[in-house]
Amino acid sequence: MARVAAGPSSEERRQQIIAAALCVFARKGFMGATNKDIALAAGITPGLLYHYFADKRALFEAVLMEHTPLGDVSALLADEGVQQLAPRELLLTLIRVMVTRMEASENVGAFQCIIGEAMHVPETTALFNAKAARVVETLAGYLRGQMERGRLRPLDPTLVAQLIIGSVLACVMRRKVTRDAALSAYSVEQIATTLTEMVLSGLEVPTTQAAGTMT
Amino acid sequence: MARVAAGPSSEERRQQIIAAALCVFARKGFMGATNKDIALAAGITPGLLYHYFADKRALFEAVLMEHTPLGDVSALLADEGVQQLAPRELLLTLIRVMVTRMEASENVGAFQCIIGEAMHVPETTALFNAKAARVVETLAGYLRGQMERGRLRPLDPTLVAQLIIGSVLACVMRRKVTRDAALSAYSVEQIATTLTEMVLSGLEVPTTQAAGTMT
Amino acid sequence: MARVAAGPSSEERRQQIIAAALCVFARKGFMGATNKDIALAAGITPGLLYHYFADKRALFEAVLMEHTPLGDVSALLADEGVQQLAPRELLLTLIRVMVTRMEASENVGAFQCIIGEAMHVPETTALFNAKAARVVETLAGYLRGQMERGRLRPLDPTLVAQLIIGSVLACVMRRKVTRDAALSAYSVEQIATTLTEMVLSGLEVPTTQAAGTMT
Amino acid sequence: MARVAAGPSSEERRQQIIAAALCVFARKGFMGATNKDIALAAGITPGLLYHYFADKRALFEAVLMEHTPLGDVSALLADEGVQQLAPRELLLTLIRVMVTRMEASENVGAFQCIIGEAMHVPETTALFNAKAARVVETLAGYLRGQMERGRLRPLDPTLVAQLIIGSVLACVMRRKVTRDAALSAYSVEQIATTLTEMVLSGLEVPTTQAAGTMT
DNA sequence: AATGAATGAGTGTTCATTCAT
DNA sequence: TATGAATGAACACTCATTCAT
Repeated sequence: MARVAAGPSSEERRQQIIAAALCVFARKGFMGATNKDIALAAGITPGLLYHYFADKRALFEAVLMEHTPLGDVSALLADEGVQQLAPRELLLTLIRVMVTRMEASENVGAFQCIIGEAMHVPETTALFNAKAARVVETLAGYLRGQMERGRLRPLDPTLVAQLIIGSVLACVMRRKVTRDAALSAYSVEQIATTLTEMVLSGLEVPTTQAAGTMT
Repeated sequence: MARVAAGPSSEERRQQIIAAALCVFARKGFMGATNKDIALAAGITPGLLYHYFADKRALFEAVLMEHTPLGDVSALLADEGVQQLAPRELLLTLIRVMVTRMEASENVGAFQCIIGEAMHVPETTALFNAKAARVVETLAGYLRGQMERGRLRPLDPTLVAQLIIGSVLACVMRRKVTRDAALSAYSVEQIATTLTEMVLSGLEVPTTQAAGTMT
Repeated sequence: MARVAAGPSSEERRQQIIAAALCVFARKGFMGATNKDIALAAGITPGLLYHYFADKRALFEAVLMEHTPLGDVSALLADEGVQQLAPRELLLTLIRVMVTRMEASENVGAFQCIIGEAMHVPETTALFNAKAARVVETLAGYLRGQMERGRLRPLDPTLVAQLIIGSVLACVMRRKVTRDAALSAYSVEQIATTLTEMVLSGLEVPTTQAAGTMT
Repeated sequence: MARVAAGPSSEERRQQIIAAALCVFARKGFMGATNKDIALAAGITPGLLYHYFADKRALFEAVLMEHTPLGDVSALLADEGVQQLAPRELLLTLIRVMVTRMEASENVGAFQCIIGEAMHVPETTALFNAKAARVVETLAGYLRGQMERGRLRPLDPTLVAQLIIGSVLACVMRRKVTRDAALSAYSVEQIATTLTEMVLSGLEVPTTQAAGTMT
């Protein structure tokens, strides 16, 4: 009863469809992508989509479920060992990981999909918020701990976390989604060190040795 | 009380349509908004849209042209007097203005529209990039000046500007578009002071060897 | 009460509209021509058309009424003096006149209009038939006379007339409407003499001196 | 009686649509025929048309491709055996075949379609010209051969062929498209013999100096 | 599991026509 | 006389979805 000539298994086919759909949804958006487009990209016929997914939106949601680029980031942050890191190391690591993961091509696609839809589909809005909140709150938790221990200055940790994460998010968006040439030129390392440096040490020159450093 | 029984003038009607369209596009996205929706919202017949705009996309573009929330921000930054401000004042002002303006309801709508479309419509992508780049570059210009004069530490000004602006952008997005309750609770002032403080003074508690560890 | 600044009189305007409409109808056909097209060509606004014509079809009919390229041809044929001409002269004259008149640019337009519509609009079909029948019958009348007097061989005069007129008609159509390059090369004179010669003398070489004339 | 309860095959359905479309296009013209009309005539839903044809014009072109009433006529003329016929037989046969074929109801429809559109759609104009030119040139080729061998008088063979073919064309048009009662009364045979007689022997009563007066 | 013919509701858009000005 | 805003009915066309095979 085993399949004879190597047709894909049910689950493989599902994944194959999801992968194709991710690609098409990313390029055209949910409404712009037709079932025909997706079926074509997946190498099947439109009717078959309905054997694997209830309807087009169910497929879209399946796509989003399979690709949660920020999900593992909060897992990373929640890690016991990571929580022990000094702010500088933690931030550097966090930013490196976030940028690298989010800029992986499949995740860029998922990012496009979710942001595009989050602008006007309540469910996707909620999904996006939940994902973002999770990362922000995990980082906020760490920051709060460091502030309480006096290692960081006492600013609102949630707001600070949001500002940092938002900074990364917007940066990735302009680099990989809207593909701004100027920003794409920077390396991940440059972004990580610059953001970390700015956020931890600040831009201001310590007042004692103010003017005259350069120029 | 002038013009009571008379219909609106041609230009008024145009604006009326644009306002209605902004609202509908924001709620449903470009593709999700039907001409019927828009016409209904504008209190007119779908056919009449074509007296004022060549087609649906032309209407969409007209909407974006009339609402450029970031456009005047770069104008503000470019102002002679503003350029003379100290970093702290400038940043505070900039963030206050950006957040306030972008969070005005009409601009939120425009923001939704442009971001949603920028995810997969090349032209809108380019428009978004152009607008963002303009603000970023204006701020980068200021920062570069301050760095050259030694008043700010020498980090890449464009990248720094992008990170700051992106931070604000993401913050507004989560507050007003995806309407995250936690973030909506902050006042504009809180956002402005927290971001300014973090960016200029840094989060780290100054120790004897705080600044200058890495470069 | 005289018009002051040279605006066209009512009748002039009517003619101006008809001329413009002829041009547009010829290029695009009745259904393909929009009132806007016509108004633009006439230098007026679409609404004004309805001051001069009941509706689009009435305008179309007015156009056809003003341009009856074959009408005057039957008048010519009916002329007393012309009826006295010998067949050769009459045919030469007739063909010359028909081709010349029908190939005048305005008449080509009217021709296009009427043929195009006659294919599927009963009224125009009838109009075309009436016009054609009139010319055919006038020529048939002449031919019948000549046959009765023994100057032409006794073939069915109506059918012969139809075949001759149809020949000219098809020729003009391919020269001026469908613009076949090969046919456009001939001069009116060539057409007139060739058709006359063929029709009157026949293509066959008289049997007594059959083969060997050329080659 | 095979396939009673089963729907028609794909190709059958295509033909069924084409047949219905031919009928509707002929009656109303390309622009006047709506997809709804055609679908109704074909017993299907308008949307289904797009499974079989890219768009309305593609359907129209498919209709024209399936019905080329003059196409086989030039094939007939090109036939080796036919080329050997004497002018009288050839003309008689040609006219009989042309009239008979073109007057078959389906071909009349195609004729209406193509002529109607050829008046103002460049592509159809070209198609009509190409089809007409092919028949004319094939006949012209025959005539040229006969002229060179001295069996026919040396007139321009292309022009002569055009005049003869045009004659038939116009005749069929008035009989079957515009349905002129007077012309419809003639039999095909009458048309064939009258036209052949006129063209070959001429209308003039042979006198001693009849033929050869002009050249 | 897979096809693709078939549907029907809906889309953006056009346009002849009307009418207040 | 002339405008052009306004309408409404129609149009070609699309597409998610269904279902017999």
